[in-house]
Amino acid sequence: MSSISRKEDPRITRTRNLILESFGHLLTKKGFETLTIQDLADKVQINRATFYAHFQDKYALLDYFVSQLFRQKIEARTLGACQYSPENLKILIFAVVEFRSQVRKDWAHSNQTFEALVEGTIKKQIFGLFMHWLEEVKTNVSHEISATVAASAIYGLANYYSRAKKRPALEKFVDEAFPLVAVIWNSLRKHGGARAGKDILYCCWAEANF
Amino acid sequence: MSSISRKEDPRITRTRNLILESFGHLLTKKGFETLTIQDLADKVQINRATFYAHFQDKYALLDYFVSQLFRQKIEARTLGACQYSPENLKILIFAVVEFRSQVRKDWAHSNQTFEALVEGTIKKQIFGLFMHWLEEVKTNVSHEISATVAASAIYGLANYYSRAKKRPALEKFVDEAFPLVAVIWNSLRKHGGARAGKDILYCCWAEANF
DNA sequence: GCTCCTGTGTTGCTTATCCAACAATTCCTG
DNA sequence: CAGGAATTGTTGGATAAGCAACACAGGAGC
Repeated sequence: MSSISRKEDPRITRTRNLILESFGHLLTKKGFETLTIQDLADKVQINRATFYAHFQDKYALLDYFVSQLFRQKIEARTLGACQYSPENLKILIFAVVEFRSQVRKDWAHSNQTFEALVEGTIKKQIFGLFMHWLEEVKTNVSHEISATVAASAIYGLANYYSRAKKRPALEKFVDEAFPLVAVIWNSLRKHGGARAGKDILYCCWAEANF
Repeated sequence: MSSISRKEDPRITRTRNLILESFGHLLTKKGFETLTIQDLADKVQINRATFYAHFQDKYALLDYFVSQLFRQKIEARTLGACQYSPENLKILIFAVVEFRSQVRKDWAHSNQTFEALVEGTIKKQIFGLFMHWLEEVKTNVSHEISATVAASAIYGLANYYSRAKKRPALEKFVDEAFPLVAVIWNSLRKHGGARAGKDILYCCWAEANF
């Protein structure tokens, strides 16, 4: 919520970026479970205590890492678009499906609990984005419920696709699935509200929460 | 001389390495003269004051940078050999000639004073290596004079080669020039001394002086 | 049970880096 | 040539990162 944050101490961003970078490497090499904070600190060449100054634990780091990855994926495609539109919804679905498949491919060491963690993080992100889209819209059901349904539906699709034996092209799959999600949105939307300050709002979603 | 230095604070080595890396890039992009400490600090993403905590000024940095580059070139070829041998002398000449040519090629922004600075640094390095080779050897002339002559001779060769209109292959040139330098060495050497601890001595040359 | 061992968080103190401000040059331009 | 702008080094006080030490929790082996 601290939207007007004075610029960060460069030491902080540097260290955090180094942590993220090394974490990504270790994730593909060793897997999340066997990865140790000391391993990470060694690779980053920081003190273990410094890690704890940035993240509460492994799990907080994973959450942040996955969130960043996902947001980058979204932002690279939406180019600053900030409110709901059919295109943006399609882009969102596309991103989630692609992301889910990449997780299966890149992080081969995944296990049950790891995937659950990733799932939770991504759903939180989708939830957050939907909440933002709904911010100035009146609906006949609670925003939170709507966003929860949407997040589950989209992630479910992604999960299905990533497991499927014979997969159609990603674009084809998304085109086919899109109407099923769009209809949810359309059903809960009663009438649109003001659109003022949309770019600022989008930035809030993209940059807030850590 | 502080041979047994306890391990360095990781922040120091990290910062110094980042400085060296960015300096290398800026050197090829902007050239030494027009390059500003602020430019460098921006690129490295450190505070300007931090730079001055590491180096006295631009010139000290250049000296250190060139020294490091040159030493790496030598060490990559001598593989830990630490005292004089004809092969090592030939390697040294080769390295200097190659280095000098690379300077002309990579740092196109070079000017008179810049090249003089580089020349000084490299000569200092050759001088230091010769002094080390001579450490346990008795000669009929002062070590410093011998080392100075050798440094000038070798750098002169390198300068000549890098300017030459039509250059023979580097190996050919070095083979041709080598005896002219070797004869200097042979003339000043009266009789070899003890060879004990040679590896340690070599390390001193390679890692001392900053 | 017990001990050994590895990994986790935390803490107090030290040190490197940050930052804003400063005076002193040097550079540029009218 | 004057005077504004940019660059250079330097300083004091604030803050992030380093380090060693600690207590604690689980697991492995006996």
